[in-house]
Amino acid sequence: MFKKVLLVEDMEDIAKGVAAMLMEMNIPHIHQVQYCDDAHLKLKRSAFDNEPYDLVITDLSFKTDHRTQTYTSGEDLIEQMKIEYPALKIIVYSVEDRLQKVRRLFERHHIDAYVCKSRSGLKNLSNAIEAVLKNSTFLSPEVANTFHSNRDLEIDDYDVALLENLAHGLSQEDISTLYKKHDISPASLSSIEKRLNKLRIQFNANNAIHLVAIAKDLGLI
Amino acid sequence: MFKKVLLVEDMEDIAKGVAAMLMEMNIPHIHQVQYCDDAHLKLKRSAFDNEPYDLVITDLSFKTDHRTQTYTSGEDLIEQMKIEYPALKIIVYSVEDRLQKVRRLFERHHIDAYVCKSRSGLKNLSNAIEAVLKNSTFLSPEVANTFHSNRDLEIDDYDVALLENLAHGLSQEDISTLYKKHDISPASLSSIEKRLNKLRIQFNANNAIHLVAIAKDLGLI
DNA sequence: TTTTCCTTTATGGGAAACCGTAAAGAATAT
DNA sequence: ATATTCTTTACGGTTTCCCATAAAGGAAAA
Repeated sequence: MFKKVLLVEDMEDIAKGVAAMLMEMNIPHIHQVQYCDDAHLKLKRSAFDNEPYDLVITDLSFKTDHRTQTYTSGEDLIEQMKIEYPALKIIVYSVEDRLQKVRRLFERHHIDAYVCKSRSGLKNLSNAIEAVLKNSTFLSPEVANTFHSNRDLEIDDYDVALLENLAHGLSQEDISTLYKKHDISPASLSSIEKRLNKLRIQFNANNAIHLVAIAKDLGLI
Repeated sequence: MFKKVLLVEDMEDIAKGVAAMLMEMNIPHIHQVQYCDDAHLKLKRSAFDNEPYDLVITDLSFKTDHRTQTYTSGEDLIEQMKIEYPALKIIVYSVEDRLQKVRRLFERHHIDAYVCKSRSGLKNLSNAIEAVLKNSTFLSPEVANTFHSNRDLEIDDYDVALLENLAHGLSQEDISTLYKKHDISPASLSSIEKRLNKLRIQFNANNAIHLVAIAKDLGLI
């Protein structure tokens, strides 16, 4: 289990709850701060003392008050932490459920887990800690569906129509012309190419022929 | 009428029915075997005794059992028979209704008749025997349509393999390289293009994608 | 408002497909 | 053997596809 954990959370009550859970998980050293800058300082100090943290659990948004902060958001802090301590595990615990944001945290900042504050938030957080301990990643079910599986991997009606048009013998330029006439967007040849490229990657297809063949095998068209 | 007929059929009940019909047609010598190898032996022996068979009626597929066979399929047997006894008449009596296969039997092995096992199979078989007796050929109505009609419009194994390779994502140049390596002819890019062009015309396809989609719809690949 | 991010469109270059024509080979007929 | 026909191969030109990059537009965030 983790030995030293830093909790970055400005809401007292939430912090208390999380801390209690961490204690139940037999984590010996649990520290808590309410400001990003404090977190940064604590990390710096502990690294200097050669007693580094091995896990940070942080919120994303912090209410601003009289104290001016260098790091005003959890994301800023995360970015800095990943630069200074690449090995440090980071779990984000936030109410934010915009998939775009969550995805960016994983892809750009390489966080280890994302847990939504919700009814079962603490339980998810516990699972997240277990996962991260095993060098795995964790994603709250509230946002899991649209991130790991679908979203970018989602095949929508536009995609299917595109594949069908291809299967019916239209060239990509034909399709572009057709879409412009029928005000279907996106209609440009470039966009159509881009979309087909995405589909090829998703289906591991070498070319458009292969792609259509796969789509037919899958019953997609 | 034929004097000496060999029936190669491993299903007892079917063999019985056919034999009964042959007797009704006043064929004096009717012999029956259940294995291709036995058929081969009987032919050899009767030729040696100068009492050759003048007609063989054979199935295509035989269930395998403990006895290992030199000729495992009707097609193997037919090929050998035609080499050793070119004058011997051969009627195939099988459930196989894949046009591809039937066509090959006529074109490659020059069988004299093909009868599908079906409701009216025995009746067709009777007609087939009459036809073959007059040095004509006979083809079961179930498969007659695609054969007699357009020889040039035929799709052969090469075509199907070509379409399959396309559907699996190979470029025409990939296929050319592959065929050269495996000594499959024709292998040149130009020939492959030409063949695909023929297929596009036959299937009214605008391009290769369309062609593969149609082939999939038809169950050709 | 300005900034930032994301989607759509535009552009250019190289690969592959498409198309016609012609030469070389192979098989058959004369 | 020569001629004829069919198949296979070769080659050049045009279109379409594939891929990277960048500009333009729109929506959301700061």
